[in-house]
Amino acid sequence: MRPDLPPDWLNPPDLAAARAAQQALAAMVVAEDRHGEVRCLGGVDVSNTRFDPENRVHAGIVALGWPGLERLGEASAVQRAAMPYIPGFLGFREVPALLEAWKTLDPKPDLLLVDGHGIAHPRGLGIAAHLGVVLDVPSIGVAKSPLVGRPAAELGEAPGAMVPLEWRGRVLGMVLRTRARANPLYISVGHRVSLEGAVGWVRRCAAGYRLPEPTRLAHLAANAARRAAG
DNA sequence: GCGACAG
DNA sequence: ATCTTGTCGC
Repeated sequence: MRPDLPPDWLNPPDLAAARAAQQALAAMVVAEDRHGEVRCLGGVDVSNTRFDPENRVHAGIVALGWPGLERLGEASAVQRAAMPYIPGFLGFREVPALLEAWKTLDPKPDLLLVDGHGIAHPRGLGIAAHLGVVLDVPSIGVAKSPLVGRPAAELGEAPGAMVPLEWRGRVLGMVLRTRARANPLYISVGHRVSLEGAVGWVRRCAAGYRLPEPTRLAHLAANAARRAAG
């Protein structure tokens, strides 16, 4: 993880500062495949308890071997959310807890699949890009619904069908159907990976479910951690 | 001003 | 995100 992170990158005092932090972080995103050999893939997700007065965030990260996708490790952490859920500012709510989980995770993944958008975000810094840049670890955004942008064309019904996600004349990601009769996934660059590379990883992590294995297991891990904590 | 809006 | 079992459809 990067040393000496500016406080505003994780806990900005207000939305104006949060916005400025996102713009600074977005400028650091590397949308190219700059990563070494991948032997370990990570899945990242967060679980919340509704009506929780404490506003706790339960982070879950799983480490899977590649190409076997066998479970190598898992880590979780709990933290009080510094801010409520506000579309466009998800990172500030979930990244702190994820960093805590990351510290105890072993082995450390070479590439992370994160539940949420990468650069398919109004300021180019969805949670996957946010986490990737802060850790300086390659990451991919795997969202279940759109935040900004629209499919460039009608998406095919067959698994594997995909179409660019466009916003303001830009291709921010790819809409990918991973399973028949299931809503598509929105894939985008997180950090140190290209869009083509990102889509390739997601497709290769398919295990018959709508979500790729890393993210699917991370979701289960985050939920399990929340239940265990009460 | 109005509507949209990841998890 | 979360509350929740069975049930309908491919």
